[in-house]
Amino acid sequence: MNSKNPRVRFAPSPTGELHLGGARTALFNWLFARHHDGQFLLRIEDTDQVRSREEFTQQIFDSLSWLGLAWDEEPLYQSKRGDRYSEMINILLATEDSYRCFCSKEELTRKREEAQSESGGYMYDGTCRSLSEELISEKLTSNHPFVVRLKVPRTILKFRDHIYGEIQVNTEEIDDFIVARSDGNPTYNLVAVIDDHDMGITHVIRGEDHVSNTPKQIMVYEALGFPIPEFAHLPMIFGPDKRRLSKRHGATGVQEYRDNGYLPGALTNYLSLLGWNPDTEKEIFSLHELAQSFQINQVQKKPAVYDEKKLHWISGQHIFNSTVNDLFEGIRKMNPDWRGEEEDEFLIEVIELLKLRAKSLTELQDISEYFFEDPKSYDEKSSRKHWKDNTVSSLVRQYCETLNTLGEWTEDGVEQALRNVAEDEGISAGKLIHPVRLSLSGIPAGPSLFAMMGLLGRETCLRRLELALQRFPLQGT
RNA sequence: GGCCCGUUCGUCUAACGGUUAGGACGCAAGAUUCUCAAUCUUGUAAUAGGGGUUCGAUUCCCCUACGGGCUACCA
Repeated sequence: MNSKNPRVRFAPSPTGELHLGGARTALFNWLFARHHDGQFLLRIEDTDQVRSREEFTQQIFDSLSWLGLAWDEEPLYQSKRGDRYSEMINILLATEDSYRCFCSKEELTRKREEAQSESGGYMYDGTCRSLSEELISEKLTSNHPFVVRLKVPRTILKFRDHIYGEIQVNTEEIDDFIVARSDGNPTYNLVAVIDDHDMGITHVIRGEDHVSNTPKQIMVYEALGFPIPEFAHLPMIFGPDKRRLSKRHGATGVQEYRDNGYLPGALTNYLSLLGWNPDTEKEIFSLHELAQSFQINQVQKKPAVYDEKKLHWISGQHIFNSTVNDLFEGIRKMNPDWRGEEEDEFLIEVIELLKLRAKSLTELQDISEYFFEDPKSYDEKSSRKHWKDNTVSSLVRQYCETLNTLGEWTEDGVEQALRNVAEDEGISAGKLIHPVRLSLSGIPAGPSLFAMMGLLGRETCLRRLELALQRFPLQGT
């Protein structure tokens, strides 16, 4: 598609934190804007007085910023636009594209229930569609409450969706829906249109749950004489149970991912693959690369199931591709006090040794503990396997002695020393490597033993070996 | 109930109407290695069902089934 400088928007309601579905919608809008050199705008749909909370607005901003989805211009707040909406409602009334409906809520509810028990379906019957002038002014002077309904024209309405293709609806299936409530406030299908128009939105990219709203909104555009934007509806994101992703499915808030140590680039990478086909076998993309290759018509029609395992894998790839400095900064951003007593240089070397083994910033922190603290316990299985008896102890003791006499403490030096001991004793190096590793880290996993030792330094290594010697073998002599 | 949309390995996804239906995650096995991880190799596993159209359907059409969305004085 060769849209020139499109303007798109993300329009969340601040009734909760930014969740994965919203983040994906925001991301695709952002990618579309960036790809076509357009603008990505924000609109806060805060007209739901009951559920909207200001703190959520801030959280949404924070989440978007964290994801790297910067927006253009100042966000638009619907709560500040009441006058504009009233103006448009009056125009709609004046042009007779809409009308006042004096039917009471109770009356309508009754009719709906009746209809539903009989045929199952209900649409407003148009009772007030053509009331006489006299009746209307009579109701108005007596302050009879009313809503405003759009006069839905009878026609076959078609629109083109960039993802779903052509969609056709018979508007006879749509009743004269309400555009203004009895308190004068406009409803969603009206404000969305007014705002999108006023914001100069050229492409409305939103969730698939809005497909059925689209014909209604198109009728509003027409009634208002506004040009109709283009539409693209994104398929839903499901949980593993094939139901719309929600809190039930565990972590769904963007902030939870941040707090769990995922890199923003990993999340956007994963989210982009949820419903979009990059048209290459490549799977790991930076946000910038995504923007370059994003094509809205390569978006899938069917809903995608969220798969945490794949996200985790992608996260690991991003960690691996990150520079140690970025990872260090990332950890400090999460956790400003992280190992504050250590030299930055040392921390960075620790990260260097571990980044291949971690899938998130949190894991990176978790598996680095032994670089800073002597082991509090030793992996039991490994202890039994690699330090069965006193012969191991004597080997380790011998290694300690060699280390004591070692000149300069280097990775190569400690390795050579170990291999010499092993050779002298006629055993494989592994026989000694395992117990030494256990002594130093307490666990049977980790980077190259000698790299570890090089970084830990002579003093720490010898202290830990001594500690282990006092403790092992666990039983017998 | 009505309207709209969808359906390829467990999951994310490829395949001008002609492929041994491909890749990725996961899982399993092997290689490698001082362990773990990473990496590499191999394996596992899919066109929802039924009708058409066609020399030939994953691909086009219809029906059924299943799933989802909407059907508010929510957004």
